[in-house]
Amino acid sequence: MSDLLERLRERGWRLTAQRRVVAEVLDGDHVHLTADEVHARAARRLPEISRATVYNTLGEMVSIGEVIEVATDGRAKRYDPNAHRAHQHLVCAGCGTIRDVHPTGDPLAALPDTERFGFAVSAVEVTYRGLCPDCRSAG
Amino acid sequence: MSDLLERLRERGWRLTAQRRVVAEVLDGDHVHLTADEVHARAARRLPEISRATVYNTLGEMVSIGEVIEVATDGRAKRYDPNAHRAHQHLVCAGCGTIRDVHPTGDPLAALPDTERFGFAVSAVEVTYRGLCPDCRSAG
DNA sequence: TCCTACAATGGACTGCGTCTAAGTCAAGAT
DNA sequence: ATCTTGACTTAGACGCAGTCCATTGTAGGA
Repeated sequence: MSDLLERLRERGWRLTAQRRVVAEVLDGDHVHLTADEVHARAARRLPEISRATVYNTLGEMVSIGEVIEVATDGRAKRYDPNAHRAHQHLVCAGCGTIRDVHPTGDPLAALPDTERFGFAVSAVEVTYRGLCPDCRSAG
Repeated sequence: MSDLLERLRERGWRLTAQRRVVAEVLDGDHVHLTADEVHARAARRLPEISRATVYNTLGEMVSIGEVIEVATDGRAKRYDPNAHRAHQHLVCAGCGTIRDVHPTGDPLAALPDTERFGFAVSAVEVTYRGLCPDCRSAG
C-alpha cells in the first residue's frame, strides 16, 4: 500500500479501484507521465478505466497538492508525483523528457519588491531547457 | 516603419501586407497577446487575413528569435515582442495576464554541474505566479 | 442487505493549433 | 513595364489534449 493512498484515504476519499490504480501508476515510477500515459498504464491493470476518470483523479490529486502538474510548451501536461520536496525541472528540447533538479538558493528571493507590481507572488517555477545526452549525440 | 520589419527585411523575407500588419500589432503594444488576439487586431487593419498566416508569421518570428513564445499552463500561448532584453515573467493565476519582470542574479548559475545530468543546458525560464492587484481585490 | 451520495463511463464537444491543396502576389529578370 | 516563379496566403478540414454531461455503477454507512 502506497503512502499516497494512505494520505488520500485520510482526506475521506472513496477508495475505488480506478483511484487505486492511478495512484499506483504515479507512485511506482518516478518519470513524469502525460495523462494519456497514465491512462495507458492504468488500463493494463484495469482495462475499462476511462480517460475522463484519469483526468478527474489527476486533477484532484493536483488540487490537494499531492501531485504537481508540469506544462511543457505545446505538448501534453505531465504529472509529477514528487510534490513533497521543492524542486525544479530540466526539460529536453529534443524529446521532451523531464528530470527533477535542485538549484541552489531561493528563486523567489531574486524578485525585488519593486518588480512585483502589487502582485501577491506565491510561487515560482524554474524550467531549464537543453538537450539530453541522447539527443545531443543524435544531433 | 518598425525596427522589427527592418530586421525581417534584412533576413530576406518577402514583405507582404500580412506580415507587415502582424509585426505592427506586436510592435505597437507591449502587452502579451495570444495568437487569436493578434489575429483579431491584425484583422482590424486587414480584414481578410487568415488565422494560419498569423500562426505562420508568429512561428517564424519566434524561430529567428525576434519574439518569445510564452506557454501559460493550459491556456493559449502568448507572444512577447520584448526579445532583445533578458527578462522573466510574472503571471496572474486569476486572469492570466503576464508582466515582464527582471529578477536579480543569473538563474542559470544556480544549477550546479552535478544537477545537469549531461544535458547541454542552454536556457532557463522563470515564471512567478500570484494574483494581480485586480484579482486580489476581486477575491 | 439496502440506500444514497459520490464516482465512473463514454461519447460529444471545445479550444488551440497544424496541415493541405489551390489560388495569389512580391520582387527579381527581361 | 511586363513576365515569371516560387514563396506566401487562404479556407477549411483535421488532430490532439482536455472538458462536460447524462447515464450507469458502486463504496461504505445505516
